[in-house]
Amino acid sequence: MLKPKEQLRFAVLATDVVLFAIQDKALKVLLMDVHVPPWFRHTQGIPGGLVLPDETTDDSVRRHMRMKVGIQSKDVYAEQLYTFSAIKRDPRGRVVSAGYLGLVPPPIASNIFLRNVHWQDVTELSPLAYDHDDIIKTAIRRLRDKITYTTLVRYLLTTEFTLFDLQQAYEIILRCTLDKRNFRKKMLGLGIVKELHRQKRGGAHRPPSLYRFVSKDARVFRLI
Amino acid sequence: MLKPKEQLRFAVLATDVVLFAIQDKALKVLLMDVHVPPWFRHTQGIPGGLVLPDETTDDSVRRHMRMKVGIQSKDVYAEQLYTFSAIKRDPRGRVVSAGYLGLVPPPIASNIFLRNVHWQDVTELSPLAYDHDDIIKTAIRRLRDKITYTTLVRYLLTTEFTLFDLQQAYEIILRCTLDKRNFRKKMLGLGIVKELHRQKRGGAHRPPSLYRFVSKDARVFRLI
DNA sequence: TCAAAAGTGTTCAGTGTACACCCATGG
DNA sequence: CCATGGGTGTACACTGAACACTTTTGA
Repeated sequence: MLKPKEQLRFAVLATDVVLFAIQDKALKVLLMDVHVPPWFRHTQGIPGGLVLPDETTDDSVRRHMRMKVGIQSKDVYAEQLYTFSAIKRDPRGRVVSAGYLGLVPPPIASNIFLRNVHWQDVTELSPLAYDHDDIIKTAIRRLRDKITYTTLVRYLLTTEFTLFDLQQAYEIILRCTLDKRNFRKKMLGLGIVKELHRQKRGGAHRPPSLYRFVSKDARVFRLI
Repeated sequence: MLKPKEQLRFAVLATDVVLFAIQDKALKVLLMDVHVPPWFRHTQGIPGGLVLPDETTDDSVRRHMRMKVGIQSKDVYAEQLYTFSAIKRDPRGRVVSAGYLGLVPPPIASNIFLRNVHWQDVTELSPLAYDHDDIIKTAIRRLRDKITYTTLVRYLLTTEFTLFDLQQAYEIILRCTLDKRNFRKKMLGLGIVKELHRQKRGGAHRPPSLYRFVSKDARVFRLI
């Protein structure tokens, strides 16, 4: 074990999570109020906090999700994003942060009713505390990339969804429009979703079929 | 600034680098001797070390490359891989490590003549110190993935190379064989390499044309 | 019965894949 | 002059992209 004197020479480790959800046909990030005078007054940032000595970064993320946002780890998908180590990223001292990308399905997302927390449209972000703008930018880039070769969108949808829900999720995240017929052909052809032979009733007009993802995560595209 | 007493509660931060090079038609990793009794005796591991208070993880990697392996940062490509935080990964105490993926071109790789360092074929790895087996496994996976949609191989080649050198690099890393004609068509068609209209003389038999990468890095494939 | 969203097929262009022979040089 | 690695082209299958109308339901 390193001597205490030596430990003083190093950075403190934290985790920060960019939590995404789809709400009102927009991609949103979860922001929390940040008020740390004299450095930050009435601004906002993403949830996060220190890593304890007996925690992995994954553990730390789960704990902060539970304690600060009130969501259980079984209700969030989280994966490591990038480790941010700019020397002045935290004005209070040297803090290196393992950034995480988190995805929350709509029913969980809309069940968060804390006063100091809200879902913010990613197209309407104002400058945030620390380097959280950078972290979010990195997370958006990663999310956009990764939904194109994995079935990561699944974590932004309810377990049962319509193909149009799925298509809209892609359209919202990629900021593009997709052809309905080609999109269905692709999803069905890849065999990543299966029809449940049940309809979503209750809306006006013709009721759409419900689908489910066949397996958990997994890549789907061939390379070289 | 956090009080010293608080700092004691946290992990120490380090960096570790998986350095790859192609040598003798094989993908190799740079290993260093590790002798840290009573935990590790005459075993091996990848280079790395602590992150100083005034360093980013990138800085730390550059410093350890210079000091422990004797290579300048201009001669290595390095990118962050993953942050490893298993609690017992270092038996001496709590050390969280930002793992990096490093790529070294052949002339630099074969200029490393330190006694405690050697290039090890990735197919012939014996168990290593710490969690370095995990880190290497993660790095190999990342390298394999990433060369298929970026021009990352460039950092494993000399600036001027033959198309067959390039093809072999892919074959070695992906552990597959590729069709010569299709491979050339693809590389030329994507416009990522340009012919120099000069030959590599000196070998027996017909001298091959030399090529260069057109630009620095950049993705090349379309998604969804 | 009508408004609104759900659902469905075909054609065409471009890319990936399989495959075998001639070429240029050094020894 | 010959052994060796360098270099080239074509045919076919498959995938991605463009595109418009019919169906089903609730109101």
